[in-house]
Amino acid sequence: MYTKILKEAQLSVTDSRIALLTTLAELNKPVTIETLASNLNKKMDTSTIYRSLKALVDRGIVYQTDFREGVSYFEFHGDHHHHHLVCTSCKDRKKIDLCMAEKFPALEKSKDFIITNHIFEIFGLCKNCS
Amino acid sequence: MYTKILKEAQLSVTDSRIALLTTLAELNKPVTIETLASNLNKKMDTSTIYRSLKALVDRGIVYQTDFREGVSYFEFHGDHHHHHLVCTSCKDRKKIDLCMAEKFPALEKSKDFIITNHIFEIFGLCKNCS
DNA sequence: CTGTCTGCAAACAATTTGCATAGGG
DNA sequence: CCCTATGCAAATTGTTTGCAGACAG
Repeated sequence: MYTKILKEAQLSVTDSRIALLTTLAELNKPVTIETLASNLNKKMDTSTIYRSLKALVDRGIVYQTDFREGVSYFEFHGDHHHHHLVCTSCKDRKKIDLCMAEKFPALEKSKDFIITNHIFEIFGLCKNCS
Repeated sequence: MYTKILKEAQLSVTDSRIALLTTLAELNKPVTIETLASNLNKKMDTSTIYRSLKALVDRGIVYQTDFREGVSYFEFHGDHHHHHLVCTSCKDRKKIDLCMAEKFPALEKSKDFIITNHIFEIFGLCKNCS
C-alpha cells in the first residue's frame, strides 16, 4: 500500500519510509517531528525524518502545516482532506471538513500553475476562550 | 491613522509600533523580520519587532504566513486581502485575489468560534518549473 | 505614578548540513 | 554497480526570554 504510494512518487521504497507513513497514518492527526520520532521508537534519526517528510510534502502526499507555534506539523491526509480551527488562546485545534481545492476549480485546472498542496488554517478564539 | 488602529486594538501607541506599521504598509508584500529590521534602519531591536508583530497578528491586524522556508512572513493587509501561489521549485510567489472569509459565511458567523485571521497558501509548480 | 514597551545579551530549540556507510533498483 | 537514503554529530539560525531602564496613559 505505502509501497505503491512511494513508487508512484518516484521515491525509493525503504523500510524507514514505510514505517514513517504507517506511523503517520496511525496517528491520524497533525504531529510534530518530535512526536513522530518517539512513536517510531527512536529507530529513525530526526534528520532522516526531516528529509523524508520534505520529499513527501513536496509531492503532496503529506500535509505540512503551521499553527504558529514555531514547529511544523505533519499529517498524512489520505482520502480525508480537512483543515483546522486553531484557538490562539488555549491552542485547541478542531478539525473542519472543508476542502479548498473544490472551491477553486478554475485555479485547479489552470495551465499556469500545477497545485500540489496547500495550507489553510483558521485562527481565532474558541467558545471557552472568547 | 496607525494610531487609531493601535488604540482600537488596545495597544499602547509607541513610535516603534507606528514605524513598524508604516514600514510594513510601504513594503506591501510578505516580508521576514530580517527584511523588516533592515528597512527600519536597524533602529528597532528584533526582539521588539517579534513582540510587536505577535500582538498585531493576534489581533488580526497583520497577516502572518509561512512559505515553508523556515521563516515567518508578515504582511500588512489593510483593505486588500489576498493570498499566494508559491512555487516549491523556484520559490516564486504570485498574489491571488481570493478571500477565504467570503467563501465561508457560515463559519464566519458561527458563535462557537471567533475568527481573527487565517493562513491560506497554495503550493505547487509554476509554468517555468513544471 | 504604574504598567507596558524596549534594547541588550544570552539562551533555546527547531531544522539543516557534511560525510561515511548501508541499502535499493 | 551506481545512486539515493540513512545515521551521527556538529553547525546554523530563527525565535524567545530575563532584566533594567524608558516611555505611554
